[in-house]
Amino acid sequence: MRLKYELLKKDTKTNARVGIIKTNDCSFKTPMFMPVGTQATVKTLSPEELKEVNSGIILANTYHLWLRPGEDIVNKAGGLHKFMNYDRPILTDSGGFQVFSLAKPKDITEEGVKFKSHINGDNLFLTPEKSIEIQNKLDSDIAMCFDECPPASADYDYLKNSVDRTLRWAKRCKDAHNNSNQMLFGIVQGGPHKELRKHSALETVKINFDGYAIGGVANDNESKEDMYKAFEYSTEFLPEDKIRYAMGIGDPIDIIEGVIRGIDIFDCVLPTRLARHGNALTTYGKLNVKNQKYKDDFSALDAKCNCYTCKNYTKAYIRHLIVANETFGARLLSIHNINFLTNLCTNLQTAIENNNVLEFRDKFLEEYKRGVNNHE
RNA sequence: GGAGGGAUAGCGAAGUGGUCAAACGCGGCAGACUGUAAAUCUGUUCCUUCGGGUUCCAUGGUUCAAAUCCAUGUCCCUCCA
Repeated sequence: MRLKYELLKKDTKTNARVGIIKTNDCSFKTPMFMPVGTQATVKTLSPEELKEVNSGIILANTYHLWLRPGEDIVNKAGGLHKFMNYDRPILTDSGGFQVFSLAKPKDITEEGVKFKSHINGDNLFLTPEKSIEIQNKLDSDIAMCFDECPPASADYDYLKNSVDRTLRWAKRCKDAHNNSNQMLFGIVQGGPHKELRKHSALETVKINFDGYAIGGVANDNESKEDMYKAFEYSTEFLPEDKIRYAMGIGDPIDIIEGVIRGIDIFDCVLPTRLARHGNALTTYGKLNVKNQKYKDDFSALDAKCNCYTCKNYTKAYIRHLIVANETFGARLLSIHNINFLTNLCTNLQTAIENNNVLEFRDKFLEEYKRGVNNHE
C-alpha cells in the first residue's frame, strides 16, 4: 500500500512535531514507536495483540528474511502482510545493521558487503541492488536504503569515507527501486560530527527520498550527548514535509529527547528484549520483575498503566512465569512494554499539540528517574 | 552370608598429600540489554565486625602439612549366594 505523510503541527518552543501517516483505510499519528519484528513476527506477540497495544508500523528485516524463509517464499505467499497476517504498515530494514553486527571492516567493499550467515556459516554477499530487490519482493510499505552503520568508536576519517560510500549506495538503491507502492527512505550517517551529518543529510536529500532516517546512533555505548547531537545535526538539514526516523532508538528518555529534536518515528528491540529478560518499563523506571521482593507482590507492574497485562495480572504471577521460563511471561511483559512506548508517543502527540512538550518531558523524567525502589 | 564400589558446598559432580574455601554444571541472588547471531550475556553464591573463622559422613590416628593416607563406626549402591 502507498503511504502518505502529512505534517500537522509544529511545537512553538522546540523542533517537536505531530504528523500523520495514512494508508488507504487507516491512519497513524506521529511521534510513533514501531515494534521490531525481525523475522516477520514481533517476538511472542500475535498481530491481534499488536493492534491491542496500539501498534502502527512494525519493522521486519531484509537480511533475516532473505536467509530464512527466503524472499521468494514470502513473495509467493502474497507479500509480508499476507504471509504474517498483519494488515497495518510494515517497514523493512535493509540489512545495513547486519553490516555493523556481522561483517568485519575488511568485508565492506564498494560493491557490497560479505557476510558469514549466522545460521550456517555460508558466505553471503549483499549489495544495495540486492537489498532493494529483496525488499521489493517482500512487498513492505517502506524500504530502507542499504547503508553502512559504523561503530561509535570509528574515527573521523573512517566515518567520512563511510558516509560517502553510504551516499553512493543510496544513489544505487534509488536507481534500483521501482515499486511505486513502496516508500524508500534514505539514511543519514556521520557519527557525532556536525559537518559529516550535515554533508550526509544534504547529499541524501538531493537524491530525494520519501523519508529520512538517522542511523548509527546508540551503537556500542555511544554517549547520550553524542546521540542527541546526532539527532540535532541531522534533522536540522532535513525537509519538514518528510518523515524523520531514528533507527534503533527505544529508551523512553531517548524517544522524548529525539522528539524534541524533530524526530517522528522510532524502532527498537528494547521493549521485547527487556520483556524476555524479565524487565518492565514503568512510570517509575525499569522494573526487574524477577527480583525476589516481587514474589508475593500481587499488584500490577505499573499502577498507572491500563494495558491488558496490568489490568489482569500481578507482579507475583509474571515473576513466577519468567522464573519458570514460561513464554506467557515474556508475552505479558512484551504487551506491557510496547504499550508503554506507544502510550508515551500518544502522550507526546498531545503535549506537542498543547505546546507543552518540555513540561511533559520534565514531569516524565522526574518520575521515571526516581526509580521503582524510591517510589515505593 | 560372600565380593566390590561409594559418602565433597542448596543439588549434581571434579579433585586422591602442600599451589584447596575446593574446578565445572544446575539451582539461588543481582546486574546489563537501544535499525534482534540476544528466552542472551556478566557478576556473585560456607560464615565474617573483612582481621579472620569453620569445612569435604563421624571419631581416632599417621604427617611439618590430610578432602586426599591408615583404623573403626554409620549410611547408601552393585554383583554373587
